[in-house]
Amino acid sequence: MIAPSEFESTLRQFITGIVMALPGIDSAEPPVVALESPRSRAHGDMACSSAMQLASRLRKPPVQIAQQIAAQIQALLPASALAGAIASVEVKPPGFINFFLSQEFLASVLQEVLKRGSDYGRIQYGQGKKAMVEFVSANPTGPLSVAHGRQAAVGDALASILDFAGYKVDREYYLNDEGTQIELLGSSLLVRAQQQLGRSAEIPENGYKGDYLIVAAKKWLEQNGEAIADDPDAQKKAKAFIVKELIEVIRGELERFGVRFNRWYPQSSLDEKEYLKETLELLKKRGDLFEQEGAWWLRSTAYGDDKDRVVIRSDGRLTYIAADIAYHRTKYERGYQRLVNLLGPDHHGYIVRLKASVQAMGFDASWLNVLIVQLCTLKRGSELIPMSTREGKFTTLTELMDEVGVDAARFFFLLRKIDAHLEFDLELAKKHTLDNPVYYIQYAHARISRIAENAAQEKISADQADPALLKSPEERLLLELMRNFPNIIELTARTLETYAVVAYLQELAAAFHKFYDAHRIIGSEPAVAAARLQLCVGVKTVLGNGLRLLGVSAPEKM
RNA sequence: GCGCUCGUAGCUCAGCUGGAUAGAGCACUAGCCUCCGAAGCUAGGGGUCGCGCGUUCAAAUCGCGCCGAGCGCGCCA
Repeated sequence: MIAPSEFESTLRQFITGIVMALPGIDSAEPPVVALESPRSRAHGDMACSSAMQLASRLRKPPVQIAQQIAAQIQALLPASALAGAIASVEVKPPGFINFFLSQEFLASVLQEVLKRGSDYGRIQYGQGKKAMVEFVSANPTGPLSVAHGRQAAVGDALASILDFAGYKVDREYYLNDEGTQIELLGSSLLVRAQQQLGRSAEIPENGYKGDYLIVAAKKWLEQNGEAIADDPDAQKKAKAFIVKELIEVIRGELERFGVRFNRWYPQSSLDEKEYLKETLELLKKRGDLFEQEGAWWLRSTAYGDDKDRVVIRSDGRLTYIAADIAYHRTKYERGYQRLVNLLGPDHHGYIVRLKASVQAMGFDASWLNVLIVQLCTLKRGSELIPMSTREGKFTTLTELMDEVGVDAARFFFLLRKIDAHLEFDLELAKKHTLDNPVYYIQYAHARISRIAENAAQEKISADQADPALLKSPEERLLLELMRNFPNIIELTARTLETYAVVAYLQELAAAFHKFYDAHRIIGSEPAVAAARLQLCVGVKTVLGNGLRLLGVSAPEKM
């Protein structure tokens, strides 16, 4: 019997061979054989639409072509590697060829799930290549917002999924610890400190007005003495203090959210060893950095940007792009072959620029995937909660975690396509009731745990079970869904769209609840009870694996 | 003005590289626990897939043009 993981590619090759041998097919233009999972199970477990695609080339009705192909499949199947895996083949108008998997093959899927356990679904797609997901990377100018939370949830899940798909993954946080915003932050703290000492001082325009700076100012004065406010280097010292302070705040928030980075990469370290300067020299040498009107520009228009971008200002100071270019050079030089960046929606113009700079340095820009994570709107019932970062009035990730918990927060952030606006309903996320989608999946997992407990008391063992007994539509559907899990991982690794995993888990949970309602484990005849228990254990394994990848807990009871 | 994202059921959204009667949850209606967790299951109503043209055997899906929503367009980051 063919291994479940080999099945689809083998079937595709098998059909391709048959199609190529059809009279009238030009081997110089090999047709691509399309396999799909039919929407309705009545159409089989797999379907092929090649006959319709070939209809105009062969000038024959699609059904006739499908029958021709199906006849060849029937003839060659017994001697092929797929023998035994496919139970039957049918042709249906307008020209589909539908395949029904055999009971034995589906049973072998369950064996595979149980054998591999927490590794079921792990695939070799990434071939061990180094991959990096850079995400959050928020300026350390305050607590993380809800928007950062969404990036954290998505980035962490993507990293886990890429790891599962066979990449060697690092999670990295690019730490913006210098530049205009950080200077502003430092002076804002200094002002707060002055105010603490009863002096009149005003937060600079565009400065940071959040209350957390008042708290930090008190701490700064307490730790260093009041004299530090009059130190000639007060501004510098204030800046260093607050950056360090806020990084720890952010690190703690992410830790609580269940996100750990392998590396925090400080922008300031790019200055060391003249790396930044050297990078700019490299660009000059390659001809994509040119001087005009006293400033140095990146010739990004050569790579599809609508205008060139200033890298070195006419006064000699560097723009943020300079540091970003150097930083991305390190990513390539550190040997990463798949780079994923998550950015907020205000950065989308930046994607072209970044890709241009990477190409200008001679790297392969296709290795770089920049994803825009859209904002999310919070609402409480029907009431929208407005958000504004600069004014210091915004809902923080911490407040969100306090209110709805980590599991619900992470799950809700993954619930939508990442480039679509997300409406986060706090009331819904808090509800421990049936309309909350988090609990639907977790409930299935917990329910199986209880069943397994009860079954053990009844002395039902899954060890010697015969999965061939799992013949009902509900049982078959569960087996077929389990078979598909590795495909979902591959799809997600390719498209970087986490929604597929969420949707898959919802589907698997739904299929389980239906099965549970239709069939009993305890109380059935012993052989059937054992087989069904084994099926339950398999479903629990896959649910657990999926939830783990999303960073959501899989509770034994709830 | 240019660019990006989006427009599918009353609401929130799926629909993967075009495919067989357009799906799910919520809300609404009616059922299912002397029985492994009812945080569950079953059934029902509800849609000109923003509009138009084009490509195709086949378009919610691809292309073009409108209409509408959101965001971005600094020698800021």
